[in-house]
Amino acid sequence: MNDTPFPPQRQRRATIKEVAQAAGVSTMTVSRVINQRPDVSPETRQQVLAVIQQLGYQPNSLARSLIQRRSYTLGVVTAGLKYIGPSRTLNGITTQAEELGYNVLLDELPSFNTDPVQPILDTLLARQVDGILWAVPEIGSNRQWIFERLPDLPVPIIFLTTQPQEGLMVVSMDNTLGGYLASRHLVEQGCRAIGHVSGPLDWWEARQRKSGWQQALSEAGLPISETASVEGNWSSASGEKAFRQLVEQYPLMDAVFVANDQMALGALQVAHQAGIRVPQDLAMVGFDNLAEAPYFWPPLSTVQIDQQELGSTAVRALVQMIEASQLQNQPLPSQSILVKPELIVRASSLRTLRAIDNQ
Amino acid sequence: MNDTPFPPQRQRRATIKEVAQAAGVSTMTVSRVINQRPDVSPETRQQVLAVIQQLGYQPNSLARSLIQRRSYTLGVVTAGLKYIGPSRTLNGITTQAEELGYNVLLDELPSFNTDPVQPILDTLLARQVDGILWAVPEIGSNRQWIFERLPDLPVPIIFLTTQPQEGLMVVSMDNTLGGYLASRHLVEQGCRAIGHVSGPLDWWEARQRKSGWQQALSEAGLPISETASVEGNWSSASGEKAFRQLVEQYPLMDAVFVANDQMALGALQVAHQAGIRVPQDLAMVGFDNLAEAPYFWPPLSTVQIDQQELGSTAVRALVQMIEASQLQNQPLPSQSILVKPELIVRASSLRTLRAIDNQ
DNA sequence: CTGAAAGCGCTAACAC
DNA sequence: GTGTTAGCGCTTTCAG
Repeated sequence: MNDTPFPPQRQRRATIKEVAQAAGVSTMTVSRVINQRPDVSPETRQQVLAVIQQLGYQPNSLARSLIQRRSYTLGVVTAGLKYIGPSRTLNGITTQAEELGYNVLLDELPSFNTDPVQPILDTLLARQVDGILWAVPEIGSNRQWIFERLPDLPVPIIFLTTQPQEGLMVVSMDNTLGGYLASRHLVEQGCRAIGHVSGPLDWWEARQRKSGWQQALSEAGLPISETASVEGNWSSASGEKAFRQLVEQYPLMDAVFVANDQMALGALQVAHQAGIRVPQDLAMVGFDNLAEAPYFWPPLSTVQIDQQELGSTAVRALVQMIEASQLQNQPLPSQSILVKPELIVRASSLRTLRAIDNQ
Repeated sequence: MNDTPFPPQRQRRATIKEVAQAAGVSTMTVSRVINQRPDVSPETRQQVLAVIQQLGYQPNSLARSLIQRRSYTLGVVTAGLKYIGPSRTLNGITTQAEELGYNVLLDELPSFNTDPVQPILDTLLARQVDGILWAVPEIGSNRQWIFERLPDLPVPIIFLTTQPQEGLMVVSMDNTLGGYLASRHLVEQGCRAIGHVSGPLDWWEARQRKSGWQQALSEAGLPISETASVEGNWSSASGEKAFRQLVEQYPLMDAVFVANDQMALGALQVAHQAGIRVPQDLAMVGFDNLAEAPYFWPPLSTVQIDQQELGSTAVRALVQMIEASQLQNQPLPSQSILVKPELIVRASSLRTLRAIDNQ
């Protein structure tokens, strides 16, 4: 027991009524002042502002939202925040939302595959969010609910990392392009037997990346054998296991496109242990451009995806939809946005033995 | 232009009044039903529930919070979500909040050092959050505002990653212990010249980790020279640079405690290039236990900190404070919680050449 | 330029 | 069990 009471005596929040009384005006006048309306005389305004200052008055957003039917709040649904990808996206979301004057009500699903989503949507809607940002990757059938629920949603909703489709507003990374860029680069390095460690194929993104790999091989006239790819689950452990299997079942392999950097790290470790020199014996390209990738050994070539940009783009689009729908105008047509990835070349894929780029 | 209008015609949200009319009862009865009060006849309840179902009625939380003076919302302030640490903590926060029936209003500071914080607090308070969770690490003077603002905060607040102090509710990791465990382990491995790559020393956590290192050396009777430590900024690039400098200014060094795994990764790369064998020539321990750490080369010994646990502990404590203060009871005394870290030993610090632990 | 009245959607407090 | 009245804190509408 200590004698300092904690928490300290709570201050009651002042109301607009109290401000009005203290300033000797009506609540309407105070309201005009806090809303920066022009139709208040300078003296009255000063007077009111002084009282507000003195009382530490802060308008109650709840009451405001209630009457204005506008909460300036975005409902953001995410999953897997313990991984760096989703959190980088969230970073872009919060930053952009803040800039546009919106608050973020965050909901993290317990798993990527959470079902049903009904209660989550309901909670968000009950809180009167102005729009919803669904930032959970498309996996298996976790988009099934959309066509059931979408028609009667009272607010705009936008989907991240989703197969673009009619009637849906989607912002996604062009994963196919990413897989293609990585694999074409390997072709250009003179590799002719290019394997693939894919992500879990119930993930839409994993399928896209794999299809980019297939495209690049086809284009180069290289055969795509069944044994040239193995499925992982994004983790380094799975990358280790998958790569080990790949080496075994595809002994001719002289390059590999690994669907994310974490799995590539696992693969690199197998290579070390097995005495496979990277890139001399085997060239490797990853995906994601983790902050750590330049410091892998050797530094890892990879595909850069700007997840923050993805998040902020989605927020901008959502806010546009919200504002359009508030104006009673014809709402925006559905329109998908595909963000382009970029190839980053480092030592792990350079067959021509040049000085290793450490940065 | 396509002819499917998007978004589809918005459904107006039904109100309690409409439900009441449709069910032929008063709004009060509907209110009783949705609040699961016992004093409604079974028939009436059924009747009302049917109408609710049919109309897809969802009570408006804003209106509810307004009258109940309770929003069941936690204001969470964070920073640096693009880094894995803060997002793992956030993961723990959202999960625990959900479980306890609270929503999360998220605010990410543009930088760790953002100042002033006044507007952020005001926004949260305007939205009538029931409590605030300040999940920004203590850096430089970014806690200065506390004693100015704390006394008149109308809701409980809890601080993460903060120097425990009288009058403040704090949940932190025991960083000193972590640094101590790492360094003592190196001593036990027979190392006698143990260097340190610290984090930026304006971070409280960095100072704590360094002081743990000092403690372990003192305890072992080893001298702590000025040249035995260099400051980094948490990034791999800074780790590379700092370690390079350390090797130069402290040539006798046979072990190093690096204040996080990312910097350790940079240091490992320098070691590779310089032909310093880890752990034979130099033992290394990191801090954080990144998911990637077991796949570094060699696998990195490190200090595990459970950041999710940190977040969920803070939420539990905050909700307790909220509930205590609602009961008009004597509020809880300030009381700090220190979460313990754990040493994880892998190949990078094992001088006795055993089989390398790849898992 | 300022204020009075009404009401956003809901529930506390009381009646019956 | 159920309804009535009042009001949470604010803004809309309209009057002056």
